[in-house]
Amino acid sequence: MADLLSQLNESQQEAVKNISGPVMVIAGAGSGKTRALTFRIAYMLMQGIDAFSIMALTFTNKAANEMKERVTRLIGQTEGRNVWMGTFHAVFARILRMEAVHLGYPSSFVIYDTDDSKNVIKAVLKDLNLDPKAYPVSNVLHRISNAKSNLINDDEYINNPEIRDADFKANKPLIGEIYKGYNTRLKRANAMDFDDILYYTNVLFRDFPEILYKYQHRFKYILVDEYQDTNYAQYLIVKRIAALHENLCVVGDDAQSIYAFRGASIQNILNFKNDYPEHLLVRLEQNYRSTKNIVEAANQVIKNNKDQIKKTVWTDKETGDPISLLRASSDNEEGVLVANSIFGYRMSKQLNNKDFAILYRTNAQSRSLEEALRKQSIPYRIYGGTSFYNRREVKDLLAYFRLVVNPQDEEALLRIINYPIRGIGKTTVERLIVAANEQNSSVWDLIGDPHKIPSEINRGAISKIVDFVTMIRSFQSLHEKKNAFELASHINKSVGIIKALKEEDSPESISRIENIEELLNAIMEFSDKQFDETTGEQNQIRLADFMQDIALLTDQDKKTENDDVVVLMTIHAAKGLEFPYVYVVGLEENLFPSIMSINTRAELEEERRLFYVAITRAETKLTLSYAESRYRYGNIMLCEPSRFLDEIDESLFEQTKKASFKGTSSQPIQSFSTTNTHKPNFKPPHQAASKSATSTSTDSEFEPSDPEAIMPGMTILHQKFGKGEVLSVEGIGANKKASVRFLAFGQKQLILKFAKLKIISN
DNA sequence: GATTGTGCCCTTTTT
DNA sequence: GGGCACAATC
Repeated sequence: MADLLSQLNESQQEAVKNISGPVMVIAGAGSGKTRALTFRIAYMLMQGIDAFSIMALTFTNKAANEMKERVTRLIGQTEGRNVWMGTFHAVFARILRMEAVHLGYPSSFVIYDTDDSKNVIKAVLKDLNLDPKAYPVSNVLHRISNAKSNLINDDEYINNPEIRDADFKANKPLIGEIYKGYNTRLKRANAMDFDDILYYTNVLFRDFPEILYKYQHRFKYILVDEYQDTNYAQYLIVKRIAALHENLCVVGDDAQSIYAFRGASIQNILNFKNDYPEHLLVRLEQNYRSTKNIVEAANQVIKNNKDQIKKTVWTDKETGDPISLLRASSDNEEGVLVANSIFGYRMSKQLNNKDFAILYRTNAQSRSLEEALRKQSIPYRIYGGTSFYNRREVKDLLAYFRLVVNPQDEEALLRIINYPIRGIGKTTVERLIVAANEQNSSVWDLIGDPHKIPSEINRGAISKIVDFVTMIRSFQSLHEKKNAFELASHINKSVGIIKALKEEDSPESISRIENIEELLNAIMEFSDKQFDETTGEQNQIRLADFMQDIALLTDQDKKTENDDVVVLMTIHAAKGLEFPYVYVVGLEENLFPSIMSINTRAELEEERRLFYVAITRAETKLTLSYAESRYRYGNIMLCEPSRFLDEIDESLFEQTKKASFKGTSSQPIQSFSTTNTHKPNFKPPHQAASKSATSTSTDSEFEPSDPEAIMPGMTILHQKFGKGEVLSVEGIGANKKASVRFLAFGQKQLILKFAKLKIISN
């Protein structure tokens, strides 16, 4: 045990040893936060504390897995496995399944992912006869999600004058009604969305004190990682469970709060002081991860934020390599430069692929990077994006499984009632939905009883519906007899998805078939590895067991054969991770910081914290990059370097590279020093594109003029931006660029080779 | 009812 | 450029 503590510095020891009472650890980036948490768990177990009485909460699956791994490394599998460690959603979904009956849910309730939720909202809009354009689905979902995160239910939402006012002003007065309809449907489908997991946990603990007491009593020790990212619902859950023993340890860093968009509030860190006046505050400020240059760059960036708790992150590591900046002319070239750089370092320094990570702001950026890595034969893996469980074919087969486990699952039913095609067409399905709504029942209950099927549906369709119901029922009857894998492969064979895909015979269908096989493999593995925690005996694993938390799995959490790969992911996904060589790409205005976030200080500061997180992932070498042009919305757009680049002092950069973006290279970036001034006029292209500008320009016989003919002073027409005046032209050949002031879009820089301009007048 | 074609959004970020 | 909703056609 002394051995354990001797591996930690003084502050870390403080964080580890004080296991009784509330503790708040404010931990700078790279200061050994996860280390402190895992050692704390190990320390508790060595003190003889029962593993079953410890709950450790994280935000991402990746962080949870990492922690599990580290704890078992310290103290071995036997005990480590018994600690309740996982994401908020995973841990409380588990509890909700045990207590579901109190909330009027079956314990087999299904968890709807974002896609399912969006489909439900679409259905509700249809129900209420609302225009989907007036109520954009993602926007509505966001509002509902926010309400749930703040524990505002549908009735409260509707009756709250402030909310009603805001919705009214936003021209969306009926969001409350949509919210209500959405909840009704979820309930009828025995489904919860992500936010419901936290919402209903709060309801459970609020309305059933004896249940709350049970868990308070059981979980005597609670740890929360990334506390700055908790929203109100999460904050309250933690507060409630911890209320009895108050052995609560939260770890956070306000500088790394990057989930405000999802309702996270730094307020929770501040509240901690009020909620637990007697708490112990520990500061971890020494960075063990990164070189001096990297730490210095991060500090320079974050000091531009007004909103922050002052702290000094420092390191006594070496100065290290300067920061590199890559400038590319296009997003594709950016990919190539990054791939070449990785290739070079890997060769000259004898590094592994897994020493490198490429981080970006949006998932869409991965494409050009992938392409370049593939050309260089550098193995890589993308985290996030369209995850395995989100692929169409996987969701299709899963929908059958869902229906077997929970036939009320409307989303699942509608997804597969006519897939593979079995002659139950759109009209029929629509009639079923209408009839179900009229009878206030689910579609499944309706078609389960042939007498209830509306008479306007023709005979042929009815017999097909009956066949479908019979098939699903036959699967259900096998559920208790077969284990998960047997039943899954039986269903897969019977429904004929593979057959349908084979008939498609396209390149994609082959990979779709592979994905289905992979899903079945995953189920087989799951069936094998599960055994009873107390007796060690192998249990019969049901399909329902496998289905439980499938919606909470995001990444390919499964291990693959080759772990030595370059890792690509969003910065959000990279939080809590570290890599020797880090590339932060796409440092351009309107991309990073995102165009969505440059209008308010709060949002911009969140972007800056995100950049801070990105920088501080690097251990030895940080490389930043940007492109001068990039595909966005199917158009090539000129980009300017991100304002964040200016916030890092020149002296930290490799000299030549920095010079280039200051505009002293052979090919100066015209826009760099001037563009900031016209920003107030800038409108996001998609916002304005639907307005008058496009109607004049999306002429079907649009014929661009020869780029060589474009001269200053001309009036031109652009397919997307409409009319504009050419202010100046510079460069030659492929590099020829024009500065154009558009009537509806303000001033823009365009590469003439791509821009497709039509001369209207000289 | 199924298949093919066409226009219209679009892109933050995660559970 | 791409995915998705809706319309036109077999």
